[in-house]
Amino acid sequence: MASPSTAARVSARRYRAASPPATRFDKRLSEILTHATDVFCKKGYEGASMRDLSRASGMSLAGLYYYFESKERLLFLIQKHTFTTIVQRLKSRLQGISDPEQRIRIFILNHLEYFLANQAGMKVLSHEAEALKNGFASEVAAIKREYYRICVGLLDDLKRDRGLQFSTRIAVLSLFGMMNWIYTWHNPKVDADAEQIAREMGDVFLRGVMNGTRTRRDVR
Amino acid sequence: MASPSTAARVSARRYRAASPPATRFDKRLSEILTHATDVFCKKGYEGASMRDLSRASGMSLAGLYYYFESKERLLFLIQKHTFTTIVQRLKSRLQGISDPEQRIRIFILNHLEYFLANQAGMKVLSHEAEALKNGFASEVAAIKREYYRICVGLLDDLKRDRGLQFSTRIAVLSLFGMMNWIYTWHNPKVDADAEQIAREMGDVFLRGVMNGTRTRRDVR
DNA sequence: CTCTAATTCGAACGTTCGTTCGAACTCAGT
DNA sequence: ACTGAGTTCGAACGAACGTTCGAATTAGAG
Repeated sequence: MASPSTAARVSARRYRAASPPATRFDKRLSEILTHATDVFCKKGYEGASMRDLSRASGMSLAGLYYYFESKERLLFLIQKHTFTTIVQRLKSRLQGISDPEQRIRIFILNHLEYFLANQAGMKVLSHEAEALKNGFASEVAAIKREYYRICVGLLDDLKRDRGLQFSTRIAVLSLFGMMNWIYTWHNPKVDADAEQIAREMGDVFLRGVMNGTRTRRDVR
Repeated sequence: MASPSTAARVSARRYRAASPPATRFDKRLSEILTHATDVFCKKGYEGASMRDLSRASGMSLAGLYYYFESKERLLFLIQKHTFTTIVQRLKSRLQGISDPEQRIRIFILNHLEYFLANQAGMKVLSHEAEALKNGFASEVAAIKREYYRICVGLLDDLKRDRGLQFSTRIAVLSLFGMMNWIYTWHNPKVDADAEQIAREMGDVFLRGVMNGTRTRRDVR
C-alpha cells in the first residue's frame, strides 16, 4: 500500500499537466492508457477484463497495479485526459475568432477532428459515460458540463447576433447527438475526412437553426 | 435439455407474432423481458448479472433458464422485439401519406414517440448494439439495415421532389444521431414531450437539408 | 561495481459469473 | 384422486473476475 500507490497517485495528477517532465513512469503509464483505451473501445468497460488489458499492454496483470489502483480509476484517467484535451484545444482554437457562425463551425470541426483522430478514446468517453461512480463520475461530469456550457454560449451568441428563436437546449443536444453518433458508423475507407463531414454537418445544423423561425408546416 | 429448451425455442419464435394466442408461457416470458430490459438499461448488458435479472423478475436464477437458453439470447429477444415493433409502427403510420416532407416528419415523430415511451428498450437497443455475436448480431443488423434503408428512401424522395443536393448518408446518420442521443439527456420532468421535440428536431433537420445548397460561407 | 529505489511478476486470495441438474411443485384434464 | 406435462427451485459446477503480496528483477546515482 505504501510506495506504489503513492507514486501512482502523484503521477496521475501529473498526467494532464505540462508535457516537459515526462518521467519514465509517466511514459509507461500513458502507453498503458493507450492500449487500455483500445481494449475498452472494442469490448466495453465491463466487458474488458484486467487480463485483457494485461495482454494488450504486454505487462503482467499484477504489474498494472503499480500504475493505477483500480480498473475504475484507469477508466477515469482515460476519460479525464480525453475530455480535458478536447476542451483545451477548443479554447485555443476559438481565440481571436469573433463571428458567431464561424465560432460554431470551429466547435464542430474541433469536435469531429478530435473524434476521428482519437476514435477509441472518444468512444470510451461517449459510450462509457455511466460506468464511473461517485467521485470519479462527478469529476468527469464537471468537464462535460463545462464543454456543454461553451456550446450553449456559442449558440446563444448566434441567436443574439442574428435575432433567432429556437430552444438552445434542444439545439445543443441535437448537435452533440449528430456529432457523437459518428462512432457508430464512421468508416475511414468509405467516409470523408473530418473537415468535410464537419462542413456538411455544419451546413445542416446552421441552416436548420438559422433562416426565419419555421419551415412550412402545411397539411393538418 | 429435452422439453424446456424446445418449448423456449418455440415460444421465442412466437414472441413477436400475432397477440391472440398468449399462452401462460408467453405472458411470463414477456414479463421477464420487461424486467430484464430495465436491468440492462440501468447496468448495461455486461454489467447486469443473471442474479440481478433473477431478483428483478422475482424468479429463481435457475427458473429463468426455462424461458431462454442464455443471457445473450435474452438480449437478442429484447432487441429483436423492440426493433421489430418500431419498424412495424412506422410502416403502418406511413401508409397513405405521400408528401415527402410530411413522411419524414412522421418518421421522426414515430422514432421519438416510441423512444420516449420505451426508453429502456430503446436504450438497450442503441447502447448494446455491439454486445451480440454472430447469428444473433446479424439478425438484428438486418432489421437495422431495413430501418436505415427506409429513412434513406424518404430522404431521396425529398431530394427528388424538391431538387435538392446533399449527402444522403451523412444526413440520415446525422438524423439518427440527433434522435438516438436522446437517451443520454431526456428528462421527463424538464423536457417537452415527444411531439414537441419531434417538431423542433424536424424543423432543424428539414430546414437544414432544404433551402438552396449552402449557407453563406464567408470569412476565409 | 555497489547499493537503493523503482519496477515487474508468479501465484494466489475470495468473490462472482453464467449455466446445469435433478428433485419438487402446480395445474388441467380425467 | 390420479396422472403427466408444464413450471419452479436449491444447490452446485468450473471458469473467470478484480485485486493483493512478497519476492525477483532492473535501472540509475554514487
